[in-house]
Amino acid sequence: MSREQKQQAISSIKGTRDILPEEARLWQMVEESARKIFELYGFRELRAPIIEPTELFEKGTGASSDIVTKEMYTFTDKGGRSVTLRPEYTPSVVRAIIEHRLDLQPQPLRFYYIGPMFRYDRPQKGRYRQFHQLDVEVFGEKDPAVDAEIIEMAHRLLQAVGVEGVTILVNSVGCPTCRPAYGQALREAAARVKDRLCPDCQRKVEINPLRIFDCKLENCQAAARTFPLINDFLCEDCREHFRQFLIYLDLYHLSYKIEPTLVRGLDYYTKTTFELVVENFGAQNAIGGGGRYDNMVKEFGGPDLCGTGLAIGLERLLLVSKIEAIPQSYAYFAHRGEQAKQASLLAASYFRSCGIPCLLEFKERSLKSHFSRANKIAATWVVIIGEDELAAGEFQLKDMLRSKQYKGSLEQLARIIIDKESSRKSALSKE
RNA sequence: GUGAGUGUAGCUCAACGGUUAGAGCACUGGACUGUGGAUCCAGUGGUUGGGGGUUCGAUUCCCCUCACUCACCCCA
Repeated sequence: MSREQKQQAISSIKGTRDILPEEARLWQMVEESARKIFELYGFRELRAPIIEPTELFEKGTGASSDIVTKEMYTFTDKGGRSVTLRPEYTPSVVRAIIEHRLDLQPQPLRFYYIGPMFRYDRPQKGRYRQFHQLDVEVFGEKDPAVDAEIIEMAHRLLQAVGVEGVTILVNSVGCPTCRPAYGQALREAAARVKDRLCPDCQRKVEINPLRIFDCKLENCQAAARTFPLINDFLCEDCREHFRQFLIYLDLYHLSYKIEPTLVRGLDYYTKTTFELVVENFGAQNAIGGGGRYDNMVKEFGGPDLCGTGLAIGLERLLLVSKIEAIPQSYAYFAHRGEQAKQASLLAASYFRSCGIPCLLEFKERSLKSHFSRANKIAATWVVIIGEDELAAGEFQLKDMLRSKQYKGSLEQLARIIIDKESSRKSALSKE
């Protein structure tokens, strides 16, 4: 590229990136197994718009949350409305339920979605401004068994894409009945030791004392050990819900860690919260998380419908997954001369109608150069159409992986490809 | 938003402040005109992220800026 070209070149916006074909193949594979698994659990896809009224997130995600106060892509559209690129998905589903009276359908309701979210963060490993989430939500199911089932489903997905070393962190954050008392007690305890805390944590005393638990400094940790824990403040209802939730996790033989300080940054959670974290993954080690939000639908003016859900970060999932792309199998056409080129067009058309992927290139090449090209682009089959073949009315087919060559009509060659491919596929799935 | 590190060819990396900034891989072509992966040869590709300064001279030193990376923060 010349200097002028370089200066004129437009590059992608900070925190966004192109997913090129090689990587997109992996995305397709993960998305496919996610869809399959979600549908195994009775979830159906619900696609909501990427752009929503700003107030949806101010009310839903929470006006005091970091996401809303400093991370949203918000702007005014030509009609003077304040609109926002969604930073998360749950409020959109809640809006859709109320808007379309989905609560009048037989409950519980199970929805899933895969798509981009937007948060104006400083980009980092596993953190982008446009990132993608797998999201599932259940409405109208109070039973803590469903909280456990969602985690079991997430676990299944992680296994399917080869993620290892995942820890399940769980907690209960209580409900509007019991949480205020805990917040009060925590704030008082923090205030008592305020002068022993680092400047950072001194600020947290007022804003969010729970965050003091996360400080790495020894002094702050020592102080935090004297703080009360939420478990001792849960009301009867929340305590029982949490107890049963753990029983169901045990039933699935899922090992988990109770993390009394796990709060999560969204304001709407009640009772169950959980997070999936991976080892050796730096600061962005949470690949998924979620919990219960029993009051959100009601707070939006909808029916009294409880909810519980899960979100998994696709970028982070891919960073830790061990899946490998299965190379696409396809036929390449080695043609010589105009007549052969035309015959190739027809042959490829016929192969495609048989369901065989074909790659046709039109440049005139020597046969050797055709093979060299086929090898470079990893074609699995080469169909040879030259003068001899045209004269004989019989074509040649080379299996590039096994270096075996066949001769016959197009129908015969298509049959050979279909047979060999199906035996190759069944061999792969047996592994 | 705060702090630190790194920016040289498409990729991975060289070049003491001093000739025309090099190599491997990749790409294109040839040796090789009907059978791929190898080898050999040649070619394309840079104004060293951008701007300013110091200097006879800057890829190298200084400042600003942008991008990337990592950490804080927050979260997926």
